Amino acid sequence: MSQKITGVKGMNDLLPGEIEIWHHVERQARETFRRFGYQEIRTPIVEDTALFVRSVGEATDMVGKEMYTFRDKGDRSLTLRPEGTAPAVRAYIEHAIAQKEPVTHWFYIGPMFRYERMKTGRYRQFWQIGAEAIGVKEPAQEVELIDLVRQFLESLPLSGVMLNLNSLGDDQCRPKYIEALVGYFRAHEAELCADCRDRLNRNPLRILDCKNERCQQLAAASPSVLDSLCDPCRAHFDEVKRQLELLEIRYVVNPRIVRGIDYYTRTAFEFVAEHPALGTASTVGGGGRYDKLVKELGGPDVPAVGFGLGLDRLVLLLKESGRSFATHPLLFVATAEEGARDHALKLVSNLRRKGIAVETDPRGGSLKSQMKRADKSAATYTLVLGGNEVQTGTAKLKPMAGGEPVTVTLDDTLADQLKKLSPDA
RNA sequence: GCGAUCAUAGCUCAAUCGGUAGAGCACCGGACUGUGGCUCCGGGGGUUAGCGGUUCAAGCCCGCUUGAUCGCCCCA
Repeated sequence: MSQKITGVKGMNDLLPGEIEIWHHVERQARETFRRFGYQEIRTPIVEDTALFVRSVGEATDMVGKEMYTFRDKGDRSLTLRPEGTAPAVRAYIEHAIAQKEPVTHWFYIGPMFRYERMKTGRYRQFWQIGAEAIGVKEPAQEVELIDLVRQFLESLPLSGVMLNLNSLGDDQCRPKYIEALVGYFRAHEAELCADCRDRLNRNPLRILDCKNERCQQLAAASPSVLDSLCDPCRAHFDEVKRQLELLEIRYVVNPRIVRGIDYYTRTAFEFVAEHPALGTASTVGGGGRYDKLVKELGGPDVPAVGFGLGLDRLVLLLKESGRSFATHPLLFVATAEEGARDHALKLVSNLRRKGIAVETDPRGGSLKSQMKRADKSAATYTLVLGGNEVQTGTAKLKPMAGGEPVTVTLDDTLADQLKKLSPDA
C-alpha cells in the first residue's frame, strides 16, 4: 500500500455519475456563447511564467504564492495557468488579431491551477468558463458580458446569484485614490493587522478585502473609490448601471470589490451565491475591464473586458437541485440462445449506426443476468433475441417501466419503429 | 503558509477494558432452464491509509508520513 499511486492532491477525477452534470453546464455555456456570437479558443495549459507576473501582478497572492511554476529541460520558467485572461490576451497579440478585426469575442472552457489549501469549492486544479471581449471601450460591452452570464445562469437553471459591481477608476484617477487610501490607512497603521500593514506598502487596495474585524471597520470608513473617480470614469460607470437597469439586471454597488488581480480598470464585478453547498467559497465568478493590459503585454492599445466563472462551484450548486442529468439507452438487446448471438451483434451494430442508443452485454450469460443488466442500464425497452425471433422476424419490446409489450419487425425499418416509439431519444 | 478534526470492505458505519475484524447497502450467483425490479438463500471481497514504536497481545495507546474535512488567508 505504501507504493500505491494516488491522484495529485487537490486535483479531482470526474467519473460517470458526476460528469453528466459537467456536460450539461458546458453545453449550456456553449449554447449561450453561440447566441452572443462568442467563439471558442483553446490555449495551452502552460505559459511563460513572465506572462502572469506581468499581467496579474507581482504583488498578488495569485502570483506571489499560488502558481505552479517549474523549469523545463531548456531551463525556461513555465507556469500552469492560474487564470484565463492573460493567455487569451497573449494569443490575441501573438496572432495579431487586432489587424484582422476591430472587435474580438472569445470564450474558453478549461482547467486552471493554483497552489492553495483545499476546501469546499476550492481545488488546485479547477475549471473556468470565461470570455474576453477585446476592442470595445463602450460600457455596453461589460453590460453584454454580464447579460451573457445572466442568461447562462438562467439556462442551467441557477438562481440566487447576486451581481456585485464596482469601478476601480483608470490611470487618471486611480493613483490619486490610492494616494488618499494610503494616507488614510497610514493614519491608522497601528490598528491594522500584520498582513494589512504589509499590504499598505505592496498592494493597498487589498486592505479593503481584509476579513479582519478591525480592518473591516477601518475599511468601511475609508475613502471610497467611487468618490474619487474622474469624470470620464464616473460617466462610464453611470452608463454601465443605466444599461443594466434597462435590461432589468439587478446589481449591488460594492465599493469594496477590488479583485485579486492588478490589471482591472474601471468596471469590476463579482457574481456571488450565498449557499451552504459552497461553504465560504461564495464567489462563483468575477471579471472586469482591463483597458491597459493588451498594451502592457506588448500589443496594440485596445480596451477589453472579460469574466471567469468557476465551473466546479456551479456544479456544486447544481448538484443541490437534485436534478438528474444521466442519459439512458433507448434499447437493451439480450440474447436467449447461443445461436442468436451473431444476429444480436449485427442488429445492435445496425441500430447504433442509425443513431439509436443501444446497449447489450458482450459477455452474454444467462438471460436472467442479462435482464438484470438491462434493468441497471435503465434502458427504456429490452428486446430479447432468440430462435423464435430470428425465425419469425418479429420481436416484442419489453417496456422496462411496465406496460404492454410492443411488437416490432426485425428488418431495416427497426430503427424507425424505435424512433417513432420514443421521439425524444 | 498557520491552526483544528478525522482516516475500518466499492459506499455508509459497528467492533465493550488493548484479546480471533462485522453489519447494511452495492456487486456476483441461485431459488425461477425464454424475461429485470420484490422476497429468500449463498458467494467474492480487508496488510483496519502507510511506516515505525510500546505491549504476551494494537483497528484501539504513542510518533512520523500521506490523504480528507473545516477555520484563517485568498479566490473560481
